[in-house]
Amino acid sequence: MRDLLYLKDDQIKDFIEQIFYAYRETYSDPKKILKKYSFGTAHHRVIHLIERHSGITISGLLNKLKITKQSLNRVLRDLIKNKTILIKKGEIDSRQRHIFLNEKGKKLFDEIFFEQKKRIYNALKKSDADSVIKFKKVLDKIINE
Amino acid sequence: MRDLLYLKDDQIKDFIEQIFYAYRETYSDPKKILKKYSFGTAHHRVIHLIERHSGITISGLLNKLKITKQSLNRVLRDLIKNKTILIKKGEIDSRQRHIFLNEKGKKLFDEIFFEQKKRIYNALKKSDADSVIKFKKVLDKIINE
DNA sequence: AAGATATGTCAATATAGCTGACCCAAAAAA
DNA sequence: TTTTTTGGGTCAGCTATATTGACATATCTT
Repeated sequence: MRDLLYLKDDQIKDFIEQIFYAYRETYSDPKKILKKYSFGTAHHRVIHLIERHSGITISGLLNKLKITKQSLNRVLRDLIKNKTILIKKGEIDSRQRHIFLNEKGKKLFDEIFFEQKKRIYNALKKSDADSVIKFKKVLDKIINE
Repeated sequence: MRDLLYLKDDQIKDFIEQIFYAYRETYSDPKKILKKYSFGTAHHRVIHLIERHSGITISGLLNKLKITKQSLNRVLRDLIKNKTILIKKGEIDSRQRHIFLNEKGKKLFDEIFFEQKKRIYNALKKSDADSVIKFKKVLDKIINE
């Protein structure tokens, strides 16, 4: 084991544990809000992605979520029924569907984000700019490994 | 909005998305191994925690996992049936149960960790020590917010 | 002795995912 | 133009993981 200290197995095991906690806490915060609308974390993730990538297609969502289209479809049906999202046929390729948040969806996103933001905001506020930049870079490397 | 650049909403939204990806990818890697044993991610998390905190009690696990004891019990029953873990009555407080990985459990953990380690190891290897330290500190702050 | 704590378990339900089998319409390729 | 591929929709049934609520037992604390 000539590894540097920060590459030791125990350190890696700690990271694996901490990534779980960070995910769980981050996505637990807005659950009360979601429940008001009878939505769960599956709906939350879809709403989040549509907000971040307005006009995203079905296959775009599937690529990001890595779930089956049957699973996604159930969630989208709920969101349509609730009038949270709007689906438009593609103009160039009319097989495609482009998905948008409508006014109600935007308000719901804001409510969710208000709750979810606190945790991240406070953590970043207590960190310096360099730490935040480096945090992001390591996170990127983990995702794109 | 007088916030610093790294405290902007868009940056925070990105982090929320990335924490999801990091978690999902990190815990997806060992799924084929787990499937060989008919285990899932729930079992994985329990095995991980027992390895990191050998002799942990039931309530210790419950506090870390934040699930109900009914959910945990199903998982523990599977692990006992598979002879992966060993449960000992507490010597001081005999109501308590202390949980350990036995030889089979340790081997399974090693197999899982071998798969799961790659992603984190490679990401850290491409980062400098300062980045890794700062990554950990920000992660800690997110968790303990 | 009374109350609190640690754990175990039954039953029913919810959430979010899966596989597999089809379908249609539109685009792209032959 | 015919054929094939692509993007999307849906039915049915199943699995994994969690929940709520009720109740039971043994042991520790007061």
